[in-house]
Amino acid sequence: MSVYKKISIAVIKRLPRYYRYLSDLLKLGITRISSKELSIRMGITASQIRQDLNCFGGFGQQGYGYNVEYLHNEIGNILGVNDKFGYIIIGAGNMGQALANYTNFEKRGFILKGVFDVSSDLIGQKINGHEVIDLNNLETFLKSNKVDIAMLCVPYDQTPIVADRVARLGIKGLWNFSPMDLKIPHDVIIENVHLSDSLMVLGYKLNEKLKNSQ
Amino acid sequence: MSVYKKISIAVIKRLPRYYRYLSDLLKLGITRISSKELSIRMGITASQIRQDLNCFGGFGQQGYGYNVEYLHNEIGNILGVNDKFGYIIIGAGNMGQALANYTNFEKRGFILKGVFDVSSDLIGQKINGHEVIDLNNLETFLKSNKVDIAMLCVPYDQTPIVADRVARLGIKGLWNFSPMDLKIPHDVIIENVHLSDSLMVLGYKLNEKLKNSQ
DNA sequence: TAGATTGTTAATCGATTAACAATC
DNA sequence: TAGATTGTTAATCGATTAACAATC
Repeated sequence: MSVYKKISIAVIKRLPRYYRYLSDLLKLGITRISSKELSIRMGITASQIRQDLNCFGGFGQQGYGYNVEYLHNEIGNILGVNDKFGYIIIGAGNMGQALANYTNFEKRGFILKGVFDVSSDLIGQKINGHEVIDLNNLETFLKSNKVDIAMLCVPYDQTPIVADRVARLGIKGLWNFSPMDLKIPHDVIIENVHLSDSLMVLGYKLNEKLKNSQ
Repeated sequence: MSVYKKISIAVIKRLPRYYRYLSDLLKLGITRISSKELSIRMGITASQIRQDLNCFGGFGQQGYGYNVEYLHNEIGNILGVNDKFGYIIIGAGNMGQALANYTNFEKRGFILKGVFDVSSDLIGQKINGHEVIDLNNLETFLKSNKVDIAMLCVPYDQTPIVADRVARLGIKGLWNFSPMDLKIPHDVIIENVHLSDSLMVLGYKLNEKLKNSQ
C-alpha cells in the first residue's frame, strides 16, 4: 500500500470554494496571487490556505506566491473536473427541472445522461434538450449508458425505494434532495442537500440576532 | 449583560437533524428514547447528543432518557419553528418554483409572502397559489408586508444587485442559491446553498473510491 | 432499592493559527 | 543581494469522546 495521508473532509469542502475564487481571479485577468491576498478576499487565514493546498502538493513559489491559472488547474484536477461523470435526474418536478437546466454542472465534468419520471404528463416532454423517460425504462437505459451519479428529486416516501433501486443497478453516487438521511446497504457515496435544514439554521441565526439587538 | 454562552455553529447545524429524527420517532409512536438508542439511529455518539442538548438545557431525566415529544418541542423552540418568519422568493425560474412548492417550510415557521420575477411571461402566473409579482413592485410590496427573508434564485450576475436592493429595504436574512459568496455591507444574515460545491464534493469522494478500489 | 441513564467534567483528538527557516 | 512569501513545524484552540458522580 502506498503512503496515504487521509485528507480531512473540512479541507475537501473548501476546495470548490478555492476553485470558484480562482475562476473569478482568472476572469479578472489576475495572473498571480499570494496566500495573504487570497486570504483577504476569501475571509480566511493565509495559514489555512497554505495548509490546505499543501495537503496535495507545493503549488506555490517562495517570494512569488501562486500562479492563478496553474493553481486553478491543479485544484480542478483534484476535484476531478476533467473526469467526466455521467448523471441522471430522477424526478422531473420543479427541482429536477431546475437541476436539468443547471449548465454549470457540465463545466465541472458532470454530463446529464437522462431525466426520468413516472408521470405521464411529463414523460416525453423535453427539458433542456432531454426527453423525460419513463422510470420503468430505467433498467434498460442503464444497460446502454454509463451513469455514475443519480440525483434524487422524488417525493419523500419514494426516496429510499428509488435509492435502493439505482444502487442495485450499479450507480456509485447519490445526490439526495429529500429531507432524510439515506441509509442504503450498498457501497454507494451519498451527498445530501437538506434544504430545510439550511433554512432552519438561517432562522436560528435570525432569532439570535433579534434577541441580541433588543 | 447576561451570562451568555456562545453556541458553536457545529452544534446549531446538527439541530435540524435532531429535529427530523425526533419527528420520525413521534410518527413511529415512540415516546421515550435514550441518548444511546438515538446515537445508534443517527450514527453519532451518545456523548455528543448529551453535550449538544446540554448547551440549551437539561431536557432528559436520569435513568429514563428523553421524552420524545418534549424534546421535539424544545428543539423546535430553539430553532424557532413557532416564530413565523415571512419570506419572499425572487426569481420564479425552476428553482424559485421548486422552493415555492416546498410545503415543508411552512411547517417549520416560514410563511411565503410573495414570488417575484422580471419576466413578463411569468408575471401574473400562479405558482402554488401565489401570483408572480413584477420585481418593479418590490418596494411597494415590502411597505405593506412583513418580510424577514428573501430567497435569491436569480441569475448569477443579478444576485449581488438584488441582494443589495433587498438588504436596503430591511430584509434581515438572505438564502442565496447563486454560486458566489455574497458580501453585502449590511447587517444581514446570509445562508448560502452552493449546489455545485456539494456536487463537486460528491465527485471528489467518487474519485477517491475509484482510486482505492483499483 | 438497584439499574439505568443523564448532566458534566476531564481527556483526547483534530483542525486552525502562528511562527519561522527555506528559498525563489 | 534583499525582500517577499512559501512550505512546514510547533502552538493553540475548539470540538468530540470518555468517564463517572448525581439522580431519577
